Amino acid sequence: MSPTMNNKPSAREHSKRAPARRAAPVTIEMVARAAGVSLSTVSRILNGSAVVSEDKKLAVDGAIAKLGFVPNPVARALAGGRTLSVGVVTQAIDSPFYGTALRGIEDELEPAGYSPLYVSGHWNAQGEARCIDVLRSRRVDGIIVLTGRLSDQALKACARNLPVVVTGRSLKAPGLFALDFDNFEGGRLATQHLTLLGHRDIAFISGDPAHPDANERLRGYRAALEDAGIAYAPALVVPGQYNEISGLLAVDRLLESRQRFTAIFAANDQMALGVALGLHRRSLRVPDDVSLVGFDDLPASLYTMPPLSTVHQPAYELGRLAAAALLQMLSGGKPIAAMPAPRFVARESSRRFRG
Amino acid sequence: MSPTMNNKPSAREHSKRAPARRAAPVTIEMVARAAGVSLSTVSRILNGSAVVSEDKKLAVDGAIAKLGFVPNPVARALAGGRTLSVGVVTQAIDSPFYGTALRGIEDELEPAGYSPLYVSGHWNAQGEARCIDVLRSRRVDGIIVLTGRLSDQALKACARNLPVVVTGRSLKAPGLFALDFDNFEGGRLATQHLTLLGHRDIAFISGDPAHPDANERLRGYRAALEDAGIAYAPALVVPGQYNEISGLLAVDRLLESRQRFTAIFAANDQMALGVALGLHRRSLRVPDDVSLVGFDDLPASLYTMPPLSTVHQPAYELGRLAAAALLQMLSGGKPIAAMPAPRFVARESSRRFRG
DNA sequence: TAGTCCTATGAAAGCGCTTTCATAGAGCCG
DNA sequence: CGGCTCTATGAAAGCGCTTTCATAGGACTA
Repeated sequence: MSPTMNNKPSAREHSKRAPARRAAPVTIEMVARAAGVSLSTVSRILNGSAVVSEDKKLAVDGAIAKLGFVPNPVARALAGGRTLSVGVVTQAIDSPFYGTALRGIEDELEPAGYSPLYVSGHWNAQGEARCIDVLRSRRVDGIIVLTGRLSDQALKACARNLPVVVTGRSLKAPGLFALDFDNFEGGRLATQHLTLLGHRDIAFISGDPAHPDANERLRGYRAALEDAGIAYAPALVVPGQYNEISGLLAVDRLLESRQRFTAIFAANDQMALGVALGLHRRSLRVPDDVSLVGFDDLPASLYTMPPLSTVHQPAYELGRLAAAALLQMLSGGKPIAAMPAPRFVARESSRRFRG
Repeated sequence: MSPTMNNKPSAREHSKRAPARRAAPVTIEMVARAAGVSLSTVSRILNGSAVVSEDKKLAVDGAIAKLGFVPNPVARALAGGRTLSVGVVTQAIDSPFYGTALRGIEDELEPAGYSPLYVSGHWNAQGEARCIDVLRSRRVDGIIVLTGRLSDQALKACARNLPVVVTGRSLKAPGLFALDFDNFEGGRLATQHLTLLGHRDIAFISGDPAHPDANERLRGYRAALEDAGIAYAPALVVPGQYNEISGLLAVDRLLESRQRFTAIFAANDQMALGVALGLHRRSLRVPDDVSLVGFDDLPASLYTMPPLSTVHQPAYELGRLAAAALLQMLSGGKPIAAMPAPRFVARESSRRFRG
């Protein structure tokens, strides 16, 4: 029997739920008495931490069911040192990209009896450091950091105390597992898509350079240009901040610079949205006048106008993999997961260049 | 001094953080010894639960700072019966609407030293019931239910044990506070906007009828029609499910029914997105051929093409208010918050009808 | 100044569980 | 069949904190 199987109270709690009783102070001691065994025996059965004779086990299981006993996780945590909860440091809980990842984490953790505790770093290292403090003070069993700004240094330090899974960077350290998406390849694919369509003047709206992702995507862009024999033009690269408004602003800058371009690669879908609006404001049509590609493949990108060509990033999978990896570390194993390779999804926002 | 002010460990923890020490088993006992007082005195100072002489207080504060002591919430919860965490039942953590509300909750809870514990009900009453079980087993101090499908009955039962704040319905019960948005008025405003623009054939894509919201919005639609002296045409009302794809499908149905319409009111923005795409597929332009309005005012609705006219629903405020109300109940008060009135935001997806 | 009533403080008893540690029996060997 | 090692079980000691409960003094009153 899996060691976590006993941590799922729901079934039992449901069974004896009819009379909507007031609070449920059923303790392990009451179970022990009802079953005619000692407290320790009940605990052992609960945790499968030692061999117990079949008849006692039966008696205890019966008592548990009859009383509707649910172990108190708080007491468990205090005595056992494990809280069965994992901390998740995210940047903004309402971000379309991270939200999906959180759902993946949740779905993976739930069957194992673990609960996620989300805290938002608000895009700055200081906020994240505070998050980690909160999580540690709450005694989480492990931490997942979704693409943070914390220094590698700080993460490694944290991993000395607690298993840590971090996404969005590759890093090796004891107690630390990194799950990285190939942003370089993603950037390359997106750009290549445009060059194959015959575009040669391709603007790039980059993400926040404080993000390692952003730089990788830029590198991919440059690599694809080089492959196509196109000279890199710094004037075609405009910085953005990974949000809609910065995409809009970037288009304005681009247009004002009088640089010629027939396609735009925005380093994420949110900025691509802003770009689309910015072009619309200037009466430029996507894809007729300008081809547009994004990065992330947000759920909403299927429904933009026109539907956005973009690099699919498996946010949900990312969450699941991160959680699964942490779970493995928690049970003493070495995680081996790896992210799937980037994949480009061509939709209607890009089309062949008609000189 | 507020009783919660002591629950914010960050400042102290940071101060003594340099050597990245391994785990931090600083207990209240060590503090007591260092300050030359008893354990109980330290606890009293920590909680402000009794008068303590000034000099001892100073000594203890000093010791706390020097040792970098952070109270262990797990032990606190076990001994004190309060976990300083509140459960939040949401439908889907990655929903654009609820995500924003969650951020509001988080922002309100954090300064009070409380942490949210999110669980997703996945749009069904059974899932939500399980969520509540999980939360109760985790011993949360209170629960916020964001627009659930749980029966009023079940909620009231839950409120007998734990303070509960529920949004999206009005309901009175001891230990229960409901925070309702005026969906009727919102629906009315959106429709009225269209009638004032001269539209008389206005289709309505309704939300999931299992949602009380959905029915209220429909009622608002009908009321506005009546005000404008327009007969209600059932054939112009098409059911949706509050997601993008159902909006797209609804447009198809509408078009196939050969019913004449010059404007569409979608009961939420996500469906409006689908509607926009559906119209585009049939080569109908928004707003030139069809005016479109939504409901919710998602952050992304500012960047749809064209920017969507919609009923602003203060999701962030909703979260904050719900959390604030719960906090008030937790400290023994009676919450008095109320949602702001609906407000229509006219953008570019709707325009005057040109017969 | 003796007697009374507070007030600040400390000792100790939990909170509900996990985990040694010790111990009766059971099973084995020579 | 005595002495040995195991095995299942129970007793008890925590985990780190809150909260009675009891008690020295100190501030009063008479």
